[in-house]
Amino acid sequence: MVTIKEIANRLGVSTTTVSNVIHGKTSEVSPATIELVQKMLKECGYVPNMGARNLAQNQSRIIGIVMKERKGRYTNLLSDPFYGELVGAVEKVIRSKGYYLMMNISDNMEDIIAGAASWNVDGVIMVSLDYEDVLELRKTYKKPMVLIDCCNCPEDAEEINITVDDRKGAYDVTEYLIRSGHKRMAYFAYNTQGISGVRYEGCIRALKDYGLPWDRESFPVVSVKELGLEGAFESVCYQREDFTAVICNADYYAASLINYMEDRGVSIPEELSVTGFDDNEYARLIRPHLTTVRQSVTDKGVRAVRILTDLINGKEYRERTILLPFKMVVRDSVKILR
Amino acid sequence: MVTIKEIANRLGVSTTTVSNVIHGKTSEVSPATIELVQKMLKECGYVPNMGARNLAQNQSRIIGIVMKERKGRYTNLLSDPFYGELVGAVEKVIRSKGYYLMMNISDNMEDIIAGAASWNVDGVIMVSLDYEDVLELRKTYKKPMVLIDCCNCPEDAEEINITVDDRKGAYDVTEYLIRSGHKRMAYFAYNTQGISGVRYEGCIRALKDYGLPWDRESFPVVSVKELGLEGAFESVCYQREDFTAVICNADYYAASLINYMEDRGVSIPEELSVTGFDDNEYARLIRPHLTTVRQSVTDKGVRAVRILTDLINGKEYRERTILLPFKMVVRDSVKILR
DNA sequence: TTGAAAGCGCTAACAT
DNA sequence: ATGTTAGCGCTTTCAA
Repeated sequence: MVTIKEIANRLGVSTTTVSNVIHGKTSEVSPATIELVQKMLKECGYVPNMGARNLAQNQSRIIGIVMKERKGRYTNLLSDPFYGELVGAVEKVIRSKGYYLMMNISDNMEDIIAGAASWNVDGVIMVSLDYEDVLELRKTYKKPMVLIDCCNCPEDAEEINITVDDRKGAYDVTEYLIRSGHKRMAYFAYNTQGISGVRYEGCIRALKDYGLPWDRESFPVVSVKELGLEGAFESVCYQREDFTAVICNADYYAASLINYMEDRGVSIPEELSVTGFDDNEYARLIRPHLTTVRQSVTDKGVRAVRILTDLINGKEYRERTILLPFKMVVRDSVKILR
Repeated sequence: MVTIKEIANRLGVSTTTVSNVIHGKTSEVSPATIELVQKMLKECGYVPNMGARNLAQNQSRIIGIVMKERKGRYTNLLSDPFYGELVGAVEKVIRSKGYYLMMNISDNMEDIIAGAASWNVDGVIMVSLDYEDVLELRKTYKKPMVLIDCCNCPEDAEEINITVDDRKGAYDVTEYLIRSGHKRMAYFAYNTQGISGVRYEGCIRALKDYGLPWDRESFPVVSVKELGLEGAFESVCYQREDFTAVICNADYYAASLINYMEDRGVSIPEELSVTGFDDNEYARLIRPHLTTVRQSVTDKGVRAVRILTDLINGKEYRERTILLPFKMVVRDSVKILR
């Protein structure tokens, strides 16, 4: 690995000159030398040593993306199409802006904090974290942060939060179900915290608005965290007489549930209606095709990076919450009862 | 961010001493000072500055994973469950070994090479790249590299290649189909290069062994690269009379194809048999459930990281190719013709 | 057992 | 327009 010093020596110029050429400070150096230096740079295949550059400039060109591992759904967060798509989208934009991605998937905040500090990361994207975790990082980390789907982010938070109006999305699905004649439903989710909780509230609100009962008895929650995935499916199967529709918190759950029921001879949507959330590949592949709420995961990622790099470059943003649009997609997994 | 120097100053000791304590060189410093320093370290929340450490030690604790974007299948590589699962698994092991992951998804080798050099990455994992690309990186990058699914990696290559016996896997599926009474099949893949090509060969060999015709006419290739995904599906639909089974190069293709056909009233497997590759979530969700070839993507990732870190620590490996097991999984997407 | 000091590659303030 | 130099935070050799 050739260094600036070497280049300078070979040419009999100073390191400053070489550095200036590298950084395109054309006003500082004569056209002739620029030419010369550039040629030598290319010839020697010079690449900057990021460690050294960062040390000198006190910035790293690294953007961190942190995700908190949740047990029980997947063994591996990135197998979840949501996170896979998100990270892929983020990586692409980060690269195109000349930054590098450092990924941190962990359930250990200390790890995450140490990582951000150690690498002197220029900015951080936090995905689906509780605001308490954000605050914990904030104690030591002072550079720009953008949140994605932070469900309990206060209005006056310092960080910008990018999300969709999940409450409204859930409201709309529930409303659609009610208008289709369903009166008794169940809510299927990992738990009722975070985003799942927000959506749960949306469902409840719709039930209330339409004068339907909404207590835990009448609108039961099937929790994957409590029962495990298999257990949750069983539970739905078992209580099946109690409701006519299941609102699932993710397409993956919905598709798996449909699969499970069909395998046991329960036909969907004739005997049970099912809805999802996200509108990813699963929604289109499952049969019957899934009625669900579409959100653009890629958009979330792209927006997050754009805003973050803007912030890094000193731009100011007024709005604290960016609400991306969602759209109900009606397919074939809901039976029209009237 | 507190530095070693500061810690040293506060305690009235030298930076050497602090550094020694940090690195656990207990033989170099008295128990009393160790105690003292450790307390102060904790109190100040010291974290090392990686940039500086790397500069001083000429190593980075970063492991790079490089993947080459292929157009046409997904807009975003990580939406592919294969890559998602792989990266997730790799990240987890890397972290557990005290390294950091830097991801590079690009179709531009120059980018990739510059990245590895700039960050002075300690080791690189290359996923599904042609060996020519590996060699190109090798020209400038001299540290350990491990390959995953490098399909044209020579026996005597310097790098270790981790893969499954794809030729055999494809052979087995084809054989299964033949034994189930199928005589005319088609091959559905992105193209016939790389892994897809190897599998194609496996199919051909089985056809030959069983005395069936194997030319392009008798065993047509449906190429997603040429026709696009939709076009490829259409093409299968259109030529449907010419074969009784389609061997797909990925579960995603198989599941999507089944979906497409069923949507058009072609019932699977009665009117057309379909097989996949990978055995991921899609295989279990699609109806009929997919007969496919299982491989453990997570294993691939885990092995790659283990070997790479061993290599980084100077361990030697004899074998150049690690062949992971695969397993045919028979489900319901193939019709038994006799 | 402890410390002083050089140096890793680069940048930037300050001469010239 | 070009060069000198200090310093970023850390490791490591060598001396005390």
